[in-house]
Amino acid sequence: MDDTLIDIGDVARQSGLAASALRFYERKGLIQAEGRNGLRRAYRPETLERLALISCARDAGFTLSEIGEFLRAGPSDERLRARMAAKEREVSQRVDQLTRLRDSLRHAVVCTHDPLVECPEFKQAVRRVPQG
Amino acid sequence: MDDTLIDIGDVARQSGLAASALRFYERKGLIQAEGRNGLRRAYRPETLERLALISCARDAGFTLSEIGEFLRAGPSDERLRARMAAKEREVSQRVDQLTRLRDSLRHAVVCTHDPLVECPEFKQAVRRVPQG
DNA sequence: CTGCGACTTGAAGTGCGGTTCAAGTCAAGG
DNA sequence: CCTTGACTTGAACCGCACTTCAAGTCGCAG
Repeated sequence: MDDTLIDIGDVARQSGLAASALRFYERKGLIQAEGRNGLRRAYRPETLERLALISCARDAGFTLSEIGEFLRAGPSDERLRARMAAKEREVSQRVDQLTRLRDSLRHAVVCTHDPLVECPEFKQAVRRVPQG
Repeated sequence: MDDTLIDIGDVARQSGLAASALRFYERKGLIQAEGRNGLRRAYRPETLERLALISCARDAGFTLSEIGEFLRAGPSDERLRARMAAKEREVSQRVDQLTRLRDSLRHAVVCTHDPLVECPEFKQAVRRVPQG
């Protein structure tokens, strides 16, 4: 019917996700197939973009159900806007912490302390984030 | 015997980790109790520092067994040094990606697109990281 | 029409990082 | 001495994010 649709196998290959993961995401309501080719799911090309977003968010520490909420949200959902603001602060903290960890790792590679973990410079990473 | 040792309950409270998590870490070889007070585990104060390091690394995406390896490593372990270098690159990429995601979230909070995920500015976050 | 191979389904299994449970043990206080 | 309460143990269970499995179905090539 619509030859611009992409077969699940191709979506899997292009997105780097397993077909089983795509079906799993469908059950969770994160994506949906536009049609079928026989039994085979066929997806709109935009789905690839959506999957990239999903992967990105999941890597960032969002759960799949959080991602689902975000995907379904319109601009008028104030509760969700607030949660995104909260998530932004969370991600900011994470960036700070990971930056310190990166610096510590960078040092660890050339450090001569024994054991490594006792190196005061390495310990910079561990400085507590003031958490509420 | 040594009244500078800290009871597991206090370590749990001070570290923010559950006592069950401490026992779990012990089974995994990440920490060990210095002694016992009856049956109760008693830890050296430095253990709190170690736990902070463990939490930090785990939050950063290290698995507990990776963390165990790092904790046991001396300065002469070249294989480990290489893995740390690799991890440093990994963490760097993550910092970049999270920074983009943070910016997107920051924008999302004030964005008027419907649905939010279609906003081109929001999509900045999704730019693919060149992965090997 | 017959294979073949890539898909389909629901259900069960996996690995991680713990938590929870039941039954038992200990130290201190009354 | 007896209770109380925080610990002890191993084993079972949990949620998440998938993967794997068995059995079945489809489209296409020969």
